[in-house]
Formats: sequence, structure tokens, C-alpha cells
Amino acid sequence: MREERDIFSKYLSRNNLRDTPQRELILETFLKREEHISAEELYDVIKKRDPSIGQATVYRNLKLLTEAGLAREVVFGDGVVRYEHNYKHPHHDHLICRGCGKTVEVVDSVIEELQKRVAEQFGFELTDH
Amino acid sequence: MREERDIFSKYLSRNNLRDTPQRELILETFLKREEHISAEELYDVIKKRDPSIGQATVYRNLKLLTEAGLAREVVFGDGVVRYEHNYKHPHHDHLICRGCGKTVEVVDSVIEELQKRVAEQFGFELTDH
DNA sequence: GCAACAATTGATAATGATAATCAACTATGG
DNA sequence: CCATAGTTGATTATCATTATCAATTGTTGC
Repeated sequence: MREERDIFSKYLSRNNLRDTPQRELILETFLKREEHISAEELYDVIKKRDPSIGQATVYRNLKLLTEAGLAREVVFGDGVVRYEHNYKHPHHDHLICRGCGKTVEVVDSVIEELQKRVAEQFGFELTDH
Repeated sequence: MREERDIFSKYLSRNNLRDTPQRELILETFLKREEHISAEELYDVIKKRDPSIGQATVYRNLKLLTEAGLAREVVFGDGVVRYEHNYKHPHHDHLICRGCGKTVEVVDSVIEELQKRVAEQFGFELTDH
């Protein structure tokens, strides 16, 4: 948590961005959540602590956290972008139940390696999937 | 093309749905396209042949084609659903260039098998990814 | 500490893709 | 050919997200 905070404030000053109470609240709330969360959901949580916060601010700063390398976008295909931890939370895949929406995080190093190889075979550099 | 048409009309009659010129035009235009296409893009193409067609009709019937097993939705994460052939076009993955958007279709049976295995290991039945 | 200035915020309007609505129209079975 | 139920096209609504903009607030140099 301290580390993430450091990364964030370094990112801010390095980019001439400002440290605001809203940003700190958003960062803190995001870090507390271990599962992926949408901007809307995070907004709902944050509103309880600071009802004056605007949802645009949450959207904006989740993007900022992504740029700072602390968050990562995940797209499940239901039209909602979710965010999960990126710092010290290595890449993984998600199994998503079509029935109840429950998700499980999985990693298979063999699959990962094969995917990379397939991509390179076609002249692609694998950044994500 | 004949086969697809048969599948479609069978699907229609089996479900008390009607055969309309719009549906035929949409099916035909969709079948001609080998690459994935969005509802909007398909609408643009179809408009040239029948300017009176409504885009809602295109959206509706692409869904219908999907239910009939002729089309399949693909989600690339840019907020647009695209459709590709499903009949006699087995499952594959897409490599998508972040720069130019170019896509390549790939299949790796080892990856597929491993994915299935990982899913089952967590009690999931793999339907898609 | 404070003025000056640029970054940030919150509210709100705009956007873009897709879905819902509904009156007019049309395919199909009898 | 008629009745009925499905379909269409136009339009409005929705939902997530982004843009706008005036008001506010960090920050930096003095």
C-alpha cells in the first residue's frame, strides 16, 4: 500500500499532475478491493465516504491509475470495463461463469508460452489477451 | 450458401418466424463477407442495395443469425460487437494489432486442449473465450 | 504566506452502440 | 382472400463512458 502510494505520487509529480484528496481516496479505495471492480461500482463505494465526489472523477482517475501502472483494465465482454490491480499482481486469465457471473483467476504457464509463440509466428508481439 | 440458406429457413419455420426480403438480404450480404463485420458496417453495405432498410432490422437479424447458428459474436474490447461466420467455420482466436487493427485468425490445438483442461479443473465447462 | 496560473473537480450535456417501443405493414395458414 | 401474428422502420430510450466548462484548488516562485 505504501509502495503503491509512492508509485502514484511519483507518477503524478513526474507528469505535472496534482495530488488531490479525491485521488488519494480513489487510490486507497481501489487498493483495498482485491477483486476487479468497475468505475460505477467503485464510485458507489467511494460515495459513502465522500458523497460530494463526482463519478467523472472516478472514471478519470481509474484511467490515471492504469497509466501509472497500478491498475489494469479487464474486459469481459458485457460492455463494462473493469479494473484490477496491476502492481505485483501478474497477468492471469479469468474463467467466467455464464450463469452466475462468478469469476476465477487462472494461469497456465504452458498456455502463456504457447500463445506468445503463436503470436510471434505471425509477427505479433503479445501485449495482452 | 445454399446450405446456410436452408439452415436459416429451417430455423425460421421451426420457430414460427417469417421469411422476409430484408432477412434474405441480410443473410446474403453477411455470407458474402468473409471477415468479421459489425452491425453498423453491415448496415452500411446493405443500405446501398436497399436504402429503405432500417438499422434496427440489421441489428435484430444479426442476432437471429447467431441464434440460428450461422453467425457468432466476437468481442475485441473496443465496445463494438462483430459477427463472423459460424457454420463450417470452426472456433479460432484472433491476433489483433494494437497499432493498425489488423487481425489474423489462429488456432493452436494444444492451447485449446489445455484451456479446456484448466477450465474443467475449476469445475467450468468451456463454452467460449 | 501569497499571488498567479495551470490542473482538477463536479455537474451536466454529449456520444456511440445497442435495445425497446409502436404504429404501419406483410407473410402465411385456413 | 382474410385474419392474425410476426416484422419492419422510425424513433426514442438506455447504458457506459467521454467531453465540456465554469468554479475550485494545488503548486511554484517571489
